[in-house]
Amino acid sequence: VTIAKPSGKYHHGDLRQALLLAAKQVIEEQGSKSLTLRGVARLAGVSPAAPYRHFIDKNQLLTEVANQGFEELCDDLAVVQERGISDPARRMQALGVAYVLFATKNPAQFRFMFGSDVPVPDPSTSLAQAKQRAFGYLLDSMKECQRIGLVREGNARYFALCSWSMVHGVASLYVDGQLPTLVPEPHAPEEIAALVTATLWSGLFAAHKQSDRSHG
Amino acid sequence: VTIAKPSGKYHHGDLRQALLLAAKQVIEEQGSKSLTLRGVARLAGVSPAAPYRHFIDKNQLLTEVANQGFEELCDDLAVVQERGISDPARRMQALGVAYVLFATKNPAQFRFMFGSDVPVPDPSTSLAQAKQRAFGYLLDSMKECQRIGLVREGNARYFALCSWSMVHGVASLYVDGQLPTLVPEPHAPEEIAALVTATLWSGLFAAHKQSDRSHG
DNA sequence: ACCTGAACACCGTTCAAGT
DNA sequence: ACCTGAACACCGTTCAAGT
Repeated sequence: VTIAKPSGKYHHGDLRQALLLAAKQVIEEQGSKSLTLRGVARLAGVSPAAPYRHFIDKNQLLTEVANQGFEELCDDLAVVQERGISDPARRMQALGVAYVLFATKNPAQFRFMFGSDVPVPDPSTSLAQAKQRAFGYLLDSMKECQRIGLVREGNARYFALCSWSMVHGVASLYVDGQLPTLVPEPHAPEEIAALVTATLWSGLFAAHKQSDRSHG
Repeated sequence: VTIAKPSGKYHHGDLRQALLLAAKQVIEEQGSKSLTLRGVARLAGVSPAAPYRHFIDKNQLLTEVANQGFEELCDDLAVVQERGISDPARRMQALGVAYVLFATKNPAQFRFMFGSDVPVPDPSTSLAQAKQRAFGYLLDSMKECQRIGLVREGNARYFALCSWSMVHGVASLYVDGQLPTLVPEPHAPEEIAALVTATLWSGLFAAHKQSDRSHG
């Protein structure tokens, strides 16, 4: 899919998709503050009014970009899911690491997805549903861990909330560039994600100690 | 301190503080997307160019507003600190609850403080230092818990990071309005904050089980 | 059905000029 | 030292008009 309209042609072909791609590109390269509807139209080689044939307003464009971001996040989580990791504990941890890695690999996009540029959606929208779907991966994995007896009894949604909060908090700190000032040595995202999820894990285990996990 | 300039007077008196107050008011009442330098100047009863005698540009105003937000957060944490809760575990948890409560009581401000409106600061700025100071409360409390043997051995900064990530993640979900769709029953912020910190806690304890804490 | 061009109200920022 | 007024380039959005 190409962004710029072929010169000399009047109709674009797939302007809607081109605008979404252009918007994502601007976010990645210059941050969401530089994201302008007119600028996006310019990148697509089209007039300032053209986007209004495909989106109600700028907000709808932003919401759709965020939506695609959450779909990508879900894809990453799905890849982990389908890797078929036999140990549910390791799978759970892999999901957390994947979450943090998504943020570190697409920091601008991650900031945007949870930032104040995109308005809070009501639960019926596809954006809200995509968010819930991402949460679902953690939840399912958590339930599986409970079923096998790896995680102690209790409301799985709360446990999943804890798990989600943790990786989300770390990811947020990372993209805000604050991790280096808070923890002593610089660690690779994988390491720090694993370390944090492991720490949570040792709290979820019914067994007494899991020093091998929580330090490895 | 009054925001609007006394009519008929040429000089404002304390325009700088008035602009900061006006900005905070707009964020609380209409969200950071409606925050406009011209609008803020209007609220202060002053011309569009007047703010430039007190701030380099709009970014500096926003950064200063965020900075004041973190100072308020530090104040809330300091209140908990100085309450002199004897049990370090309870104090630690109280800090987490205070963090979440700050977010739920000032959702727009909290969103703004961590949102993409305020540019990522370099570590030398007072904004970065205020963030570190807030983190310091958790860190000190964590070290105290370790000293007494309540928390197992390990890098206190990582444990504090886990603790911070957790409450920050919950707070983020709350201000994004997603908590109700993720957890079944609607809980008061205090409850959910306590529940989450307790879950983390049972992972930090060296002892085997703390069912009384983690469910109460 | 899709896009353009011009227009409107607004914004951030600058700068000479006023008090 | 602090503030105003007018100006510039820009933005989101609309609407008649073009293909």
